[in-house]
This record gives sequence, structure tokens and C-alpha cells, in this order.
Amino acid sequence: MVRLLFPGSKLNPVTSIPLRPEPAPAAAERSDAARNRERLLLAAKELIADCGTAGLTMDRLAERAGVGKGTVFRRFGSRAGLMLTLLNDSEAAFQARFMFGPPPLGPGAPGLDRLTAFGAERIAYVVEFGDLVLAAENASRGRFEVPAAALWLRHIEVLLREEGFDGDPWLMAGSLSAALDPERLLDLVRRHGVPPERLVDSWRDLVTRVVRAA
Amino acid sequence: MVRLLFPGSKLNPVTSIPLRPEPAPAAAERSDAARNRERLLLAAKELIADCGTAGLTMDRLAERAGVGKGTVFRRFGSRAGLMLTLLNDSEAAFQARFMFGPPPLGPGAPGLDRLTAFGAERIAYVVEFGDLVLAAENASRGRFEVPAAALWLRHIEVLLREEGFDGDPWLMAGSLSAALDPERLLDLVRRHGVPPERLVDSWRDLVTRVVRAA
DNA sequence: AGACTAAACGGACTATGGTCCGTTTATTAT
DNA sequence: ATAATAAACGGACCATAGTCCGTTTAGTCT
Repeated sequence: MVRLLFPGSKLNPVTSIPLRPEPAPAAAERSDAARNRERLLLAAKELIADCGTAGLTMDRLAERAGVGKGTVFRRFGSRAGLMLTLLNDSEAAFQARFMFGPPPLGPGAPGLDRLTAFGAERIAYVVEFGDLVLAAENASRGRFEVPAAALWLRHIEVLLREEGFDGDPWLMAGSLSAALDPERLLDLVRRHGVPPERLVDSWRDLVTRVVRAA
Repeated sequence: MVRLLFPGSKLNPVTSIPLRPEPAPAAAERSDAARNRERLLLAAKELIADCGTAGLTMDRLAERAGVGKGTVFRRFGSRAGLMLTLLNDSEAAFQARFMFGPPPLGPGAPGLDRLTAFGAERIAYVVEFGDLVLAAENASRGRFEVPAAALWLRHIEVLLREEGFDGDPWLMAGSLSAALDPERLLDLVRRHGVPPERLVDSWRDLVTRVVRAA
């Protein structure tokens, strides 16, 4: 198996796949850069708290943090990159739970139970961080290149195989994770008023059918 | 059942749900408006043929069609709206085939076969019109408000019920149609080099499992 | 024909993400 | 301490979607 984990995350005691890969730790961060990073992250959180995700524009962020606009883009690459960075901590926690945490989400439970729990957890996550997740999705290079997405996919794929899935596990994992697409989930919850528990039920039904019909 | 069809499409002999709803036919279109609509549509097609979808900017389109920019937005509402209009004909044809055409896509075949055929057809459609479909997806109000999307969903839902599906057919239909998300399909085909037939196989497998596991 | 009106027009203007490149600065080597 | 250098900085600049509103015009009514 490919080495998916690596050490050095400052955000979580446990190793994790960053939502947004930091630059190689080879060269230490310069002190002014570190200071500006802190300023920017703080300003971003304040801005979101005050004006919501939509109120965070790159110009305003730069102004509020007292840095130039170029600095913002140098640091985060894009608006989506910034959002990804803001989600990094909670994403790391999520990863820790489904990879190393207690069952049924973590190892120790049957694959099907873990799949179900994974979906439930992901649904809760998306509902909780709604706008942030949405804003992070518009990465220039598509939402499929986010490293963490590859990890979720792989996780689902592994669980499918563990359950003896005999089809095309990689594509099936992709189809399943499409059902957890944040834009869809939030559209259902917000525009159609679907309660998250109903989404969880439908997810359980879906994975059960996919796994059972062997 | 809700009345989903209505008469009056100029694009297809058979009634269809427009990708982009035209203004109510109550007030006839003024002659200058009609002339400019033609010019714009023609210019848009030329522009796309010459420079690809990405090369079509609203400014350039306006200039090429010899109209003001305001006119372009008055007509199509947004860039995505324009793309939707450009896809209207092929979408109508697609709808006609799965609603009234010959089996297995059209009525007359078992629900499961129709579901399979629907996915295959949709995959082919997305692969064929790739960039256009992608550009049409960025509608300001999310890709779930496109009227045609509601029709696809409903179609899948009806077929599920026909097969005696005993879960939550509406949500399950949504999960299934998420598997046909154009961005995902095109990412698989273009970035990962997955042949469309493999996508079709996986779709067939998915719907079969969902329907069978009753 | 002439006036009237609602619709259509057009292009300047705004908002915003993202880029460029000349300038400044933290760090390191001597 | 000084010089050298790679990195970081900053803000003017660009591209593009979308808005606004004063002006023009097609169609209609008398």
C-alpha cells in the first residue's frame, strides 16, 4: 500500500493527510512569514464570524490582516486554498476518528458498519461546516484533486473489499462518495429541509444494498 | 403526478423540459430582440468552435455579436444560462429518447434495464458535450435547480418504484444521479483515463445492486 | 402620421479572484 | 558586523462576471 501517512502535522497529535498540503518542511518558515500566517488566519476567522463565508473577500482579508494581497495568495494559493486551510484541524480530527478511533467508525467493527458510520460522520461534518466546505470545493483544479478526498475514497474502497465486494471497488467507492457530495447534502438539508437523520438512513440503505447484493 | 410537460418548444417536435426555461410565451418577442438572440447564439457557437468553451467570455461574445454586454445578460441571465441554452436541443433529444423512445431506454423495458440504459446514455452525453456541460453547471443557484435535473431525478425515482424499491426512492434517486455527476465522470475519463464503457459497467452494477437487494 | 409606452439596448461601472514584478527583509556565510 | 541571497512582501494591474441606468426603438393606439 502506498504510504499515505507522514509525520509532522502541527495541527493534530496524530498523523493526517492535510486538506491542503503544506510546503515541504525542509526549509523552515521565515519569521515574518509565520507572523503573517497567524495574522491572516486570525483575520479570516474574524471575518467569517462577522460577515459569513461570503463576506470574506481576498482584498478585505489582506486589509484586515494588514498585509498585501500578494502575500495572501502566496500563502494560500487561492480562496479555496484558504478555506481548506481553515478546515484542516477539523479534517484531521475526522480522519483520526475513522482511521484510529473507536468502532464502529474506527477499526474493529465490520466493514459495513464502518461504512455506515463513515457516511453518518461525514454528513454531520458537512452540515456543521456547511459554507466553509462549500467555499473550499471550488478549488481551481476540481474537487477531486484534494488529497483528503483521495483518502476518503481509498477508505471506502478498502471497506468494500473487506466486505468481499466483487465489482469495481474503486469506481463503486467513487459513486458512493458522490452520494456524500457536500453541495448535494446541503441542498437537501437547506433547500428541501431534509433532516440529516433521513440522509443517514438513506446512506445506510445504499451501502447495505451495495455490499449485500454480492 | 405533477404535470411536467408543456407544449410550445420550438426545438423539438416533442414536448420537453427546457434546460433553461424561456420567458412565458405570453408576450411575443420583439423583432430586434429576436434578431439579437440569433446573432448571439451564432456568435457563441462560432466562438466555442474557434476558441473552446473557455475562450467564450461574455465581453467577447457581445463584441462578436455586435450587441452591448447588457443585452447578453438580459437574454441569458448568466454565462451558465447561455451554456444551458446552447445545450437545450440535445437535452430535449435526450429527454425524448428516455421518455418516449424505443426500449430499453424508453418505455417498454423492465425498470432495471431502463435505469441501466439511462445511465449509459447520460454518460455518453456528458462525454460528448464535456466542456459545455461543465460550464453550464456553474449556475449561480447551484446545479440542483436546473429544471431538467428534476426530471432526471424523477425518472430515476419512478423506475426505482417500478422495480419495487422499498426504501426512500427520492433520496436514493438523488444518490444514484450523484454517481452521474458530470464533473466526476469527466474527471474519471479525462484525468484518470477511465474508458466510458467501464463507467457504464460500474453504473449497471450499482443500479442492479440497489434494485436487487430488496 | 404622431404620440406613447413598455421593452430592449449598450456600455460604463463595480466586485472580485488572481497575477506580476520591483522592493524589502530575515537569515546565513564570511 | 557586513555582505550576499533567497524568500517574502505589497499593491498596482489584469480578466471577467455581473449590475445599473440613461437612451433608443418597436409596436400600438388614436
